Amino acid sequence: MTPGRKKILAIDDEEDILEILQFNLSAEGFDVDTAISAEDALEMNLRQYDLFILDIMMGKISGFHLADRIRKEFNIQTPIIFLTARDTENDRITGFNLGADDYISKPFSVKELIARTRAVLRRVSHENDKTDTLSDEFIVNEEKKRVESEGAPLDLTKKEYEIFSLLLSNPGKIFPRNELLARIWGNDVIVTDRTVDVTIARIRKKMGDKGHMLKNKSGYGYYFDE
Amino acid sequence: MTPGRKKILAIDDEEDILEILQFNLSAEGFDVDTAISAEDALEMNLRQYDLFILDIMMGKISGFHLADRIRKEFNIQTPIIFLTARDTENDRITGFNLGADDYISKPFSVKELIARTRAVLRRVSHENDKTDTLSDEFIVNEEKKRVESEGAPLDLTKKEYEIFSLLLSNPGKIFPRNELLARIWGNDVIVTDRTVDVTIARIRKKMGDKGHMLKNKSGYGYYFDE
DNA sequence: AGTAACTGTAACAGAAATGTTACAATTTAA
DNA sequence: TTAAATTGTAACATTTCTGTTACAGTTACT
Repeated sequence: MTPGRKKILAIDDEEDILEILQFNLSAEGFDVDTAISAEDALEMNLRQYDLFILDIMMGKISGFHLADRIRKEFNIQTPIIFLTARDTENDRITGFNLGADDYISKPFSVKELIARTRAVLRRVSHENDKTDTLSDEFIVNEEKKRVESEGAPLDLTKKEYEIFSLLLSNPGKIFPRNELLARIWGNDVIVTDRTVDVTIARIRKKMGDKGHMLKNKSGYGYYFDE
Repeated sequence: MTPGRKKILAIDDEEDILEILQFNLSAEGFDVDTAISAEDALEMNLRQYDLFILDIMMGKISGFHLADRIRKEFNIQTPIIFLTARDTENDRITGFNLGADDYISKPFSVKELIARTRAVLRRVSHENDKTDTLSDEFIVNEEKKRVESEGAPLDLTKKEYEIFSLLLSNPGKIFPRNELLARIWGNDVIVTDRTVDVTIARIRKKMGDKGHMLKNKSGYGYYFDE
């Protein structure tokens, strides 16, 4: 288990495919999580992964559509390998437009799977060193749940970290208080809106002279702005 | 790996296959136990074996799934040979070759069975002799299940050792309590989260003035930090 | 400008998480 | 079978985190 152990999320609605992926890639030293549907995947903390392996044909939300949301909505540029039974020209083109990094046709050989996985990760590993650099000013390390600014840790608490990394992942996007409450605190917890304000204030304080980068849009909510 | 006679656990829901395995491998000088289901196998002391032979297709819990649990939940890295039925074998599995593991297709020849068994055990036994130096401060000897610090043994108990070596192998990575419980204690054991805290405290104590290197991230879990 | 709504933050109170100890229960070794 | 070692848990101490309030400052709007 070297420091560079890669995390992979496999998403497929076929249980047996997930098992094969998980078992074989784990054996190769990858850290593999699975999701049985696009909906499930969207509930997970997607930012932690180094690679998605994604079946194109799934129930309600197709693999293409999910890839689109991951890239556009969450602004996550993690590489994606598509699993596909259809081997048509159209699919390949659509996939590459979405930034697919590779295709594997089912049924696939385990050897091929591992080879392509390694290839994709090797390709991107030079660009991204496991710490997500989401802004010029801040480095978010999901594994360590840490944020660094100019080499110094920000030392955020759990709630603070979760708000900060969410806002930072969506620069410019305004999050209303009730959305932050729902996503960070959870829907069943009953706390005042003001709690958000205070938490934001605490983050700003720890950000020092960069505190102004967490902005408020009066009447709407908070957002990160570089 | 224990010296001398090798212990093998064969797991299959077909009685006659178990008989064939037991008879032939015993004749070759191996010490063979059997389990008629994954559930039965999970009740056994899995750590004592040098090799598992495991049918992929079994009742409730598939071979893949069982293998996964053995590896992840029990944190046992003992090699596994899979049995697969010839007619379900396809491209997915062709070319499968991962470290110490192997495949044998049913129906198999006794000659092939013995050859692969010997091969796997030989391969693994060469990976001996590894005192892993994982940090500047600590030397972990996986074979002896010992940790040394400045020449002096830390004298960790089993649980303590397993937590310590896991954290040390993943410096900086935060392990939530429930993940530690799953990986060290196993998923079916019901113990409090606080058990982890106490075990950590005991390790820290034995680490003396280096105890602070086992850190806690409030709300998340524990990690090793140099 | 005036005023009502909105936001920022300090200060306090309370809750939650973590560290530590003591002791009981269980396992292991002799 | 004993005794020793290991493990689990309750209880308490301590630290850290969170929520609310109060009030000052800001913004939006007429």
